[in-house]
Amino acid sequence: VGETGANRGAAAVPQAGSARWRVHACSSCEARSSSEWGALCGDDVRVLSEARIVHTYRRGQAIFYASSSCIGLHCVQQGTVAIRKTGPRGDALMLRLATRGDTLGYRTFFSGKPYAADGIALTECTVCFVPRRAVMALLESRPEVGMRFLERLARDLRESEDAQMRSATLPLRAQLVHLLLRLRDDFGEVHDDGTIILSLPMSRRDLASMLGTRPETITRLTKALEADEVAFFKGRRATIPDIDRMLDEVEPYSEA
Amino acid sequence: VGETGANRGAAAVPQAGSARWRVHACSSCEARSSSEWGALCGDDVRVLSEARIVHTYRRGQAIFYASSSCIGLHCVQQGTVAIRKTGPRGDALMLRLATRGDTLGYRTFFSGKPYAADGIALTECTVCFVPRRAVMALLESRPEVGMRFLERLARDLRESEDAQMRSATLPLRAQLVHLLLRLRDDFGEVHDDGTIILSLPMSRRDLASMLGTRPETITRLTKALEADEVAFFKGRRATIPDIDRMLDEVEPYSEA
DNA sequence: CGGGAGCTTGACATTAATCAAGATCGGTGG
DNA sequence: CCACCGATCTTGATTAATGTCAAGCTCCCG
Repeated sequence: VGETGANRGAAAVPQAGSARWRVHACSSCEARSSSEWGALCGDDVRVLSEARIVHTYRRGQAIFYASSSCIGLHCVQQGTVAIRKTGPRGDALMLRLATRGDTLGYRTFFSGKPYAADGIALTECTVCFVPRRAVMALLESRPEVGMRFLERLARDLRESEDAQMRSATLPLRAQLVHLLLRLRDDFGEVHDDGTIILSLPMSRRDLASMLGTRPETITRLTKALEADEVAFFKGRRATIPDIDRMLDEVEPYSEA
Repeated sequence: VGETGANRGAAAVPQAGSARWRVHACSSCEARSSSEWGALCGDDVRVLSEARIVHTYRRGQAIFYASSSCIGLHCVQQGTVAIRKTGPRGDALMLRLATRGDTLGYRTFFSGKPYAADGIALTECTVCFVPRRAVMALLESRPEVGMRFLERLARDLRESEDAQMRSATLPLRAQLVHLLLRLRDDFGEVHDDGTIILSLPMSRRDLASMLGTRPETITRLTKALEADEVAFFKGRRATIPDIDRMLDEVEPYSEA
């Protein structure tokens, strides 16, 4: 897990020379079109492409640290990044995951304050860094980009409030099922017979912290789900034989 | 508490004629300068002033309903508004309060989706409504307004994540103290001898729902705080004899 | 093959939810 | 002004859920 602890407190600013593999231009980046940068066209894409700095991170490396200053945006081109917030007493909460196509750090960027969370690569990652100056220039030349970010932030906020509601009203078991269902989009694989395999990118500890609980509780919940044949767990792999069983778990709490 | 239940499901669109009192123009509105509209000047303020519709709400009236569509922004000029989200099974969470100078509904506005929460007047309120068209026009002529909203959303998101962290790690007692300390800004009054009087704008039920707990628990916590002479409660009035006592309550959970 | 982090398991303690009365408050109408 | 009413709040007994602690296990990694 390596250099996670190194150069603590300073922003991890990727240098141009540190890109380890040649990657394609932004114009041909599939991750871009589905992101906030999808609003760009023609020349603007070239501007973006020339300004960005591609960087590769190994498992466990930090893309940015809490309390360091934010000097641009990151775009995840490949891999999975964990956004973790460390509490006063060392307890870390996993706030969310970022995967291919996600822009990273925009909350901090627009707030003008230092990062409030760490961004750690959970897998090998390819991430493009777009310096502040370039972001501002693009925002000015393409107001739609700003609108996209407004939409994005508004959506995030709604999701955050939904999560708040869930944690206030749902039993942990239902919350876990809900989380697994959400992870399905990014980490699920459907087999021919309909069973779903989830390859979870994170540890039990992270799983627990995403629900604001302890690893022991997660273990107990997974055992309970296995006992009820809702899902089966082996290491970081979850097998869901019947999606309807999962949906039934949360159904009592959705609508009416 | 009147017409709360009336015309459910339709956006509460204030009519121009429904303003009950003549109010000053936006140019002289103190609430504006501290809001996102503070970036406007000269002509733009006039545009805003002519487009907005002033409306007065009585205690308990809805300013907007969840699932109705968002056709503009609201600015609170006077009074307090509760933003409540109702869960699937009737349980309502109070998400936040809006007071003088707060813009209301911007999350929904930028998300392009229907409201996800209700906005209910807790006191008599004066609220200006700015139609979508005017907002968009101002966003276009004054990019800074967009930036201000980006900042605002980014800040909200950070606060929401802080809240998530608190609810995951702090004991309820500390969470309650923290909430009271935050309410101090808008609803506190400092006496000569240093004691602070909080005039809470909401019921115990709302207080409970802000922490994701039950009214009974709030009662027990307030009793415990009284027993420890940290704060005293009578109805919707809280008396804090010594602010340091309050700070001591949360201190063990802040930093190191 | 060894070491260590992460995971599992069980016993136990603690917290907060639930349920059910009773008390109090605030507004209303006599 | 007072009596009444419903809603809200309080209180206590009980139960359920989750946290805590400690020990042993497993799996991954070197």
